[in-house]
Amino acid sequence: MKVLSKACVYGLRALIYMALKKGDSPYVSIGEISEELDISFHFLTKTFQSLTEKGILKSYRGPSGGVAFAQPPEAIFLIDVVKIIEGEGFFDSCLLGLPGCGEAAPCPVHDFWKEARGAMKREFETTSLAGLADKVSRQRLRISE
Amino acid sequence: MKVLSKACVYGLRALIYMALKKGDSPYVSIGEISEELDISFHFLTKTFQSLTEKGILKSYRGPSGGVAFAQPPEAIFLIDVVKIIEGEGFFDSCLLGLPGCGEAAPCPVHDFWKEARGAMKREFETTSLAGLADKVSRQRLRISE
DNA sequence: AGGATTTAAGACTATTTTATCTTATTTTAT
DNA sequence: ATAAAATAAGATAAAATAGTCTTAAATCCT
Repeated sequence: MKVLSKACVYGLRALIYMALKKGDSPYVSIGEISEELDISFHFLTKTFQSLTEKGILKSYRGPSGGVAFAQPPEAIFLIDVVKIIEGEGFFDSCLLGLPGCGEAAPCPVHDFWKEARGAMKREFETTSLAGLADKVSRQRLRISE
Repeated sequence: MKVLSKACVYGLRALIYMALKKGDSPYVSIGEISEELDISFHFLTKTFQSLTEKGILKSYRGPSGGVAFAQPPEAIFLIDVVKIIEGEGFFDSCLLGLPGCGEAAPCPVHDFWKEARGAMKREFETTSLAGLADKVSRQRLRISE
């Protein structure tokens, strides 16, 4: 069951890495992240560009440049990132792929799926990057293979 | 959010169609199903082949042949179909795509995702084709676009 | 000023998924 | 027997996703 695209998974891992890294400079180079997490540099760059456009990150070129959070990671929730990378309609899908599935013209599993994806949405709305980073450092979790 | 592949979605829609159709002969031709539900004939044929191999369906060639349930639709649950079409490990995925994610080496969202996919699995385990077909006919739901 | 470093942007390639097409094989009815 | 109806199987094509490469632009440092 593949729910999130590679771009999204890589983006989230990278953001957690950034949130985890409390250095003197807020800027972290994409090169460092891609090396540490073993993610294609150019692929990650492309993903980060959209996050920069949408105001999640800010970027700075040149030596010792990189990307940094444009908002504190406490205020960035998974849903913000997912919506940017996967698209706005991410939580409106029909499990059976019927276009326009909804209360008016539901599919046979609409009721269940509405609840299931709703739970997922709520979780994404309440989980911040800072919260995840905190969990990772406390419990020594991994964010790469 | 695309959870199920086209092959799986088409397969499920087609099976519901079959469960819905209480004709004199248990055999329904794939040609009819593909036409009624607007699904590529050959694509559906390929999907049905694996369901036949795994004992969900039985097939009969020749004029007035087709496919029929090898077990009563009351005894066929969504999970049976999904596991055949999507693969055995469908409910073991990691949301962040980390290989070997589990209790021993969990990812940061493992706890949540374990619960979410568990709920989905339970729903699939308890929903039969007959149950869905019944719901469709009672509530006049649609199974095609 | 000039070279090194880093993101930005877009073209290009590869892989996977989805869909179609073609040909064979099996079965039934006449 | 023969024709018709259906599945079986594999080659091929199209589309979506994932990943790579190249060039440009910005910034810093000496």
